Amino acid sequence: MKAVSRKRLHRLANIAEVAASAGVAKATVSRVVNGTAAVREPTRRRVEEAILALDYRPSQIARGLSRGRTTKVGVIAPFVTHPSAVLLLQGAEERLTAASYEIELYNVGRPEQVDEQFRNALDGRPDGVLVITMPPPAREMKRLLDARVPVVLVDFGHPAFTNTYIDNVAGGYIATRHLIELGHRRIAFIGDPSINPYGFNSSVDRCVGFRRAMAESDLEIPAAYMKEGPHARHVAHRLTAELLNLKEPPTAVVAASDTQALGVLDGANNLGVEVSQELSVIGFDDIEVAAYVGLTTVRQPLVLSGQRGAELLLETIAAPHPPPTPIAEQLPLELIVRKSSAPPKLGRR
Amino acid sequence: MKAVSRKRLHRLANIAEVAASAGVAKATVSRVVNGTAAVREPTRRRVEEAILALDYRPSQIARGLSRGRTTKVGVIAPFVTHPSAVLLLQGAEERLTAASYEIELYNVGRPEQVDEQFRNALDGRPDGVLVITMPPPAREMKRLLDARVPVVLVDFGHPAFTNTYIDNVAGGYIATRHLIELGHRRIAFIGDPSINPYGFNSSVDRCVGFRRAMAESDLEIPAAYMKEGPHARHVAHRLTAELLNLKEPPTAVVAASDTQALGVLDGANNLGVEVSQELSVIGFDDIEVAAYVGLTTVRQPLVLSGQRGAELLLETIAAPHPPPTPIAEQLPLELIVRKSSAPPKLGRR
DNA sequence: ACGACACATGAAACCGGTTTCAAGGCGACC
DNA sequence: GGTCGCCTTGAAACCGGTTTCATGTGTCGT
Repeated sequence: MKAVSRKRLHRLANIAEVAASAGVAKATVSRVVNGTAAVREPTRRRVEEAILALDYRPSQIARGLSRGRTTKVGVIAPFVTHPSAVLLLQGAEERLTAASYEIELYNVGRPEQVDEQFRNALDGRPDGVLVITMPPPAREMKRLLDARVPVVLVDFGHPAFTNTYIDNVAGGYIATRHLIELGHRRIAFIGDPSINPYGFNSSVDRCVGFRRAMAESDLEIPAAYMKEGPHARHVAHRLTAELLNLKEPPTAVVAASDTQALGVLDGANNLGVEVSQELSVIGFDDIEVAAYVGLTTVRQPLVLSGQRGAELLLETIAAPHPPPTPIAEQLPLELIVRKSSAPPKLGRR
Repeated sequence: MKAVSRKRLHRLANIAEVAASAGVAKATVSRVVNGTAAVREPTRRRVEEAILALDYRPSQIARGLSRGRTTKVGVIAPFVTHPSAVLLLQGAEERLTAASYEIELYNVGRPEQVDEQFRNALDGRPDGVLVITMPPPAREMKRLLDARVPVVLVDFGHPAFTNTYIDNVAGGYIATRHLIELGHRRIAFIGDPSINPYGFNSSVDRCVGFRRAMAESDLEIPAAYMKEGPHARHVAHRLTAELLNLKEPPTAVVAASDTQALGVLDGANNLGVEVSQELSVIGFDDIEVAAYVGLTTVRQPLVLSGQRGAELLLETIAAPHPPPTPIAEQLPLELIVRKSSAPPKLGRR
């Protein structure tokens, strides 16, 4: 029983202890553990017994340093506990764990954390980085590219990185067309601020699709119908109140996300405006609650997006060194009609 | 420009390159980076310039090996994307990130992964381990204790580890009392299997509270009213159908979790049984959707539980070496009455 | 002017693995 | 029986940091 280092916090056996106990060199233990070279049967048995006796498992931290690869990926996500991020994470986790990769999680909960978390992620020397729903800020993008670290963006199109994405313009268009086809003419839009500290652009793109659909049908969009505010349910609630208090309120609202659509429902509810009778609402994402509250929405395959993102990352990591040119993989959208959308009550045009 | 090692996958500067560029020893760079010793002003400036020029950030992997501490914690969670786990994680993440700890995430999605993920977590040599809603299996428990690694269980009472927990027996009791006080007499219970591969026991304890409340009011519990099955909405849905098809169906159901309560709502809905008119339902947890669907429930402070768990873990890590005796911190429960519970329609007794 | 001492810095050991390289042992072949 | 070569194994270097220890330099007091 040798004395345990004062420095270590834990008391886990290391390779030297196993080697000593088995009466072999560290190298031999390593070979037995990794199967990297032939070891004679009696030797192997002694080593295996020592491993069992000491309950030895190699330190991934030492192994990572030595091998120059860590078998872990950094996952950077803004608001990782928001429903849509959770679904993306779920898909990614599944694939990464299946491939025996560890996940180091870097949540971005405040604007100031963006750069910090990108830096932290690289500090851990992951074999790859998965970025969720967000572009790397300019400075960090340069670091990632310079460092030649495999990077995949999930749910965010970008020319410089492999990514999975959806056509947000088309999504906004689909949502708006649905309402127009139901007969709506006075349609409002609630989205995120077009400039935001995270670089989100899905809301802006969905808005482009909205405008396109409206223009195609020669429908006017009063300035007061275009609302934006931070991505939060209560904000959308407030904006909805403003819309409904207009002299000529909209008969339908396109929300840039389900979260915001839920805020719209809250707002309508709060003012006693009956949804789908007096106000139609359509969201985006199809998060779990959407089904519960009967929210019409544009579904995007979030779990799939996370899965594919992870798969692409693993492929990039495995690829020969000069990395292949970025791949952008578009995923399909689907209109899910529920009870929050219906023809307008009054056909007034 | 020296050649980059063939082994490394990335091209990030290391301390030797910075030292060379600044014309100092590695030790001096380390001192500047960590502020561990005085460095004369001109020297410091040269080092800082080199750091900036090379965009140097120390490898946490090398630093971890050298220092014997990694500034990261392993978080082990079953079904991390389930709503209640997400809330626990949210609270923990907040505190850990605030304390500049990294999070290594080990999700347990299948029974076979339990032991594996516990082992994987230790392989990463975290400074501490946070276990969510789950007891360590016997063998891994021994490893954790032998290894003297700080461990905190979140939302799971245990004599051997510091933990946060709620009184599930009291919770089951509160839920059941609520229904009894509304006038219900025929009350059923839907919970998890009492033996399950994860070691979950909250459902069993809640069931004890249920039985206690029933016994106190001299209410019989027909065997057919006690249902159990894997923790999933569709399972609860099926079990509810069985309940409602009984000759004498219950007028109320206590579900061991909100997820299962949602399944009860589905089941009732599916059979055209009107909830709260013909069937009262109470859940447990108060996850986000509960509010949307008007589910009466026993709220437990999940985010707080995660926060406190992380705080306790950080304290344990910081504590002087022979670790303090385990602390068990009980968190409060609160009955949240919504529209899924009401007096029974017929006062038949 | 000289010794003591604090301070700044470099060299080297160390953390726990992997991998290269060299060497010993053994069987095979001539 | 000697040589060659393969197989197995050990010693040592290395990964990129931190930390200890020794050394050189400058400052201060007397």
